[in-house]
Amino acid sequence: MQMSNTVEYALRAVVWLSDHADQSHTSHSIAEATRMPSSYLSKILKSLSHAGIVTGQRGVNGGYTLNRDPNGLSILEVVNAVEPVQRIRACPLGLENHGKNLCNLHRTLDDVMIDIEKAFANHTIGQMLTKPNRVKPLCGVTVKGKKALDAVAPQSTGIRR
Amino acid sequence: MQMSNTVEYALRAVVWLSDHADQSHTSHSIAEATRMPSSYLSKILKSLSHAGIVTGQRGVNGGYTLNRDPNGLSILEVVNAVEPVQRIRACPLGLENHGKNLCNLHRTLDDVMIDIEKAFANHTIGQMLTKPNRVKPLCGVTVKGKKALDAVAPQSTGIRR
DNA sequence: CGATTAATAGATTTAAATATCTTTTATTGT
DNA sequence: ACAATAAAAGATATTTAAATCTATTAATCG
Repeated sequence: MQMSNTVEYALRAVVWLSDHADQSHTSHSIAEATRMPSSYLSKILKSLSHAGIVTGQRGVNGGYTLNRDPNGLSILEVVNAVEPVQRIRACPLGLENHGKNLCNLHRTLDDVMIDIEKAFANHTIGQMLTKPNRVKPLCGVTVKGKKALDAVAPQSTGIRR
Repeated sequence: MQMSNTVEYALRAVVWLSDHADQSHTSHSIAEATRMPSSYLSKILKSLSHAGIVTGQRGVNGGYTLNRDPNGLSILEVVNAVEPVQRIRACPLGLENHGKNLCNLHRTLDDVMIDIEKAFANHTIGQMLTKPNRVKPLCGVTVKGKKALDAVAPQSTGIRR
């Protein structure tokens, strides 16, 4: 059980956009800054755009900008935009013999899913942004030497295994 | 974000074994009873066996039996046996510039993983077993007409949103 | 307008998870 | 001892998710 790549990428992008909200950023520049596959990111940004979390502007000087107040934007919303939390609403075995009531097992598993939803809902993007006395999100990452942040260890994006 | 197939299967198998603990069951019979691919189940049972949750006995009259008290066996233990909950312990970007401290984003995501662990840990297999006034787990499922189950107490705790 | 930029859409490829199959080893009953 | 049973181990195949690529549309600037 692990956080999917897609969710990780989506959150990195949203956090980056939130922390650099002064201007719009192309999917390519976001990908470079946050060290993730550019073309996959553009797919993710599409989903985020559909969900109204970011807005994409085409053409020269275009790019993506955050379309929400980070303080009112929960992680859950980002997760649901790219990979919705699946509640268990009907018996996976397809047994119909007790109508809409789930059996103990699946009722319990759905309760776990509710807890997972809550866990995601409990945090906002705003809480993760750069603040004094906190470790900066995605810190060390720079776009084309714009900001010379702390000497980055070159690295393998290697999330997953 | 959804419960993986593997986890679902593992839990079905453990619940079934707990609810039919009077004898051992072959992986094939468990698969038939709980409606899942038999050969994949045998792989899952191997993992559960390694984790000490079930014990496998070879040969005639062999099969699998539960090796634990269902009331002391959490869902988390079953999940961890087949697909461990992955905590985030180092920066996925591989940035080393702030040592072992995760940035706000990954610190938060790890907090979510901790909550997910807790959600799984909060339930035991025992709680899901057949009991009066509760919907029987995997009910309706029969092995070769051995038991004509169902006629289950319809409940409807009316909860859930 | 025409050239350039960059998002949007969706087809294709690659990699990982899921599922199946084959072989080997342990156990039991006759 | 031998035949039958069933787990254990692991190789192979299939399916799904992850990642990449190609084309199209919208916007901006000279």
